[in-house]
Amino acid sequence: MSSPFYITTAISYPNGPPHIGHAYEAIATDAIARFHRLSGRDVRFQTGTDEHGLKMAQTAAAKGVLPRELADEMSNLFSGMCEKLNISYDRFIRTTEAVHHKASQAIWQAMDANGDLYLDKYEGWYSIRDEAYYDESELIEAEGEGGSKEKLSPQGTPVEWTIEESWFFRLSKYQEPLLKLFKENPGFLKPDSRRNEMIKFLEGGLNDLSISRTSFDWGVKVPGSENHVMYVWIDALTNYLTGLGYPEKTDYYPKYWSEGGDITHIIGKDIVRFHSIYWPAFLMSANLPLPKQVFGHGFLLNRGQKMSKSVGNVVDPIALADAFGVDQLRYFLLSEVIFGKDGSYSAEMIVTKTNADLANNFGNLAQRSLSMIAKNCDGKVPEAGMKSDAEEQLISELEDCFERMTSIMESGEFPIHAAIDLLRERLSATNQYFADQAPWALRKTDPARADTVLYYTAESIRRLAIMLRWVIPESCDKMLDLLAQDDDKRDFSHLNETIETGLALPTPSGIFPRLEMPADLDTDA
RNA sequence: CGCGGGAUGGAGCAGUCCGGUAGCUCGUCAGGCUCAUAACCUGAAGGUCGUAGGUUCAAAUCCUACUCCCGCAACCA
Repeated sequence: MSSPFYITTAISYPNGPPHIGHAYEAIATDAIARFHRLSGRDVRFQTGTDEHGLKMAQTAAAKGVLPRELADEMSNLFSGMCEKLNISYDRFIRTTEAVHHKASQAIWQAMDANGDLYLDKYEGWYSIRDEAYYDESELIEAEGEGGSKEKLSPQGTPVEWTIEESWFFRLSKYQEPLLKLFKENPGFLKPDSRRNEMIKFLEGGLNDLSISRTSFDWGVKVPGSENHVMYVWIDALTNYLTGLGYPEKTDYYPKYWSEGGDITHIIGKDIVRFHSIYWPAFLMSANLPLPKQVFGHGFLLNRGQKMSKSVGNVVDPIALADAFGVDQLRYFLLSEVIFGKDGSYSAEMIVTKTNADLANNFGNLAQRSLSMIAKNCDGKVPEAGMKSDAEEQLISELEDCFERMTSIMESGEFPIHAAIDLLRERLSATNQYFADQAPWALRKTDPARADTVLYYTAESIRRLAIMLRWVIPESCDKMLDLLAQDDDKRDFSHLNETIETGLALPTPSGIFPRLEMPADLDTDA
């Protein structure tokens, strides 16, 4: 519980600008990181870009720029997206950093020292035009000239049997240790559907892995084999160590990794194999501790359809944030999409969901109650009289909500959407309380009682804003500003304190404007 | 027999692991309130939970078969 918590996103491959999927992963990971920080835990959060590999080199060549120039340009877009979306990372790593080359070479040497690397020949069907190897089963037969049969790549380009020198990793040696890892730690890979897939894959047997290339040079050089660059996944996965200072024994590396920090990797479902099989095998080989958990989230579908450049439905997350608001986008993605499953989004869905929950439910609750305080209580938090059953229930259910939210979020499943549902229920219940008590009517018959209702409504809003702060940080901070709460009183440890009578509040203003469905911004745009 | 996901009121989704009055949001209709961001509160209509069998006192939930949809099978989160 109190051990240091290290959480990472996958590093993004920046051969193009960020899309909504990158934003989703960053937002979800950020929310989890913020949740644990608010709980008082020592958290380190890392994200970044994975800049080596053939595709980067090809994309750069196609644009007529150096790979490094492309990497600089694109990486800036990714870090810019993080700033825009309030992603509270502690470290934005780039694999082109010198320290990262050093770390990758260090883990390589550690694996080599363990006898797990060897030089051999890599043979396969190679397409010069695609610069890629294909498995026999992927090839398609075609009629060549004169009716002769010839093999083509899935892209229809010619292939030839090619032999290339390559370093190999003895992945096969780790089949049993990995199976043991999966069997003994059901929480190692979540959700369970992914875990089952990987166990099945492991049981099918593992081949040694080709981990170097000589056909291009945009990568980390293999120590002692300068004409080889490392296979991008060796390089990419090592980023998680680099960002902590590995192989140096800095403050970060021991605390968050080598001395028992809780290490959590949040990744997309497409790269589960690399993180849950290759990565632990590399770490075992290098005699390093393993992550505690890998979580493979789902993909976002545009109106139920997969995004793709050819369909033209790829959406720029910055444009969405500009159109609807950063917190609106965060709230929508985190509450609507079940973490671990695929989810769907569209502009209409964002508008209806955020209007209903943020503008109508939360925003309006604050506006109607705080404006009464402004008008009737001289802008100061009124005095609370005796609690009636209604207030007892209101507050105890908020306390219960916090217990339940904490309990499910620490279960290892990260049911973010369910946690938000608990909060949404409380928002509705508070609106219901306010309507039932009708302080605007009490004002005329029993002013002290009206004050009590306003007091407990303000107190409820304070708690709700703190409890929602990991989801929509900026808006909750504005809400807490309206309640004149000090910056250092906004984490979970302050939930059970109560708002101070007589506290002067600023003039209330709307925090969640109602959104209109913009005519010009469709998600197909 | 390549792998996987899905099929629940008009729409989008929970619930399915550990069987027992089918829940949420949006939308619709009626009423209330007037403090508030045309918002808030109350109530109602609307589903034989893809199909066909089976197990059971009881199945959306377990088993079997089938139909349909969608992904994946490239380093695309």
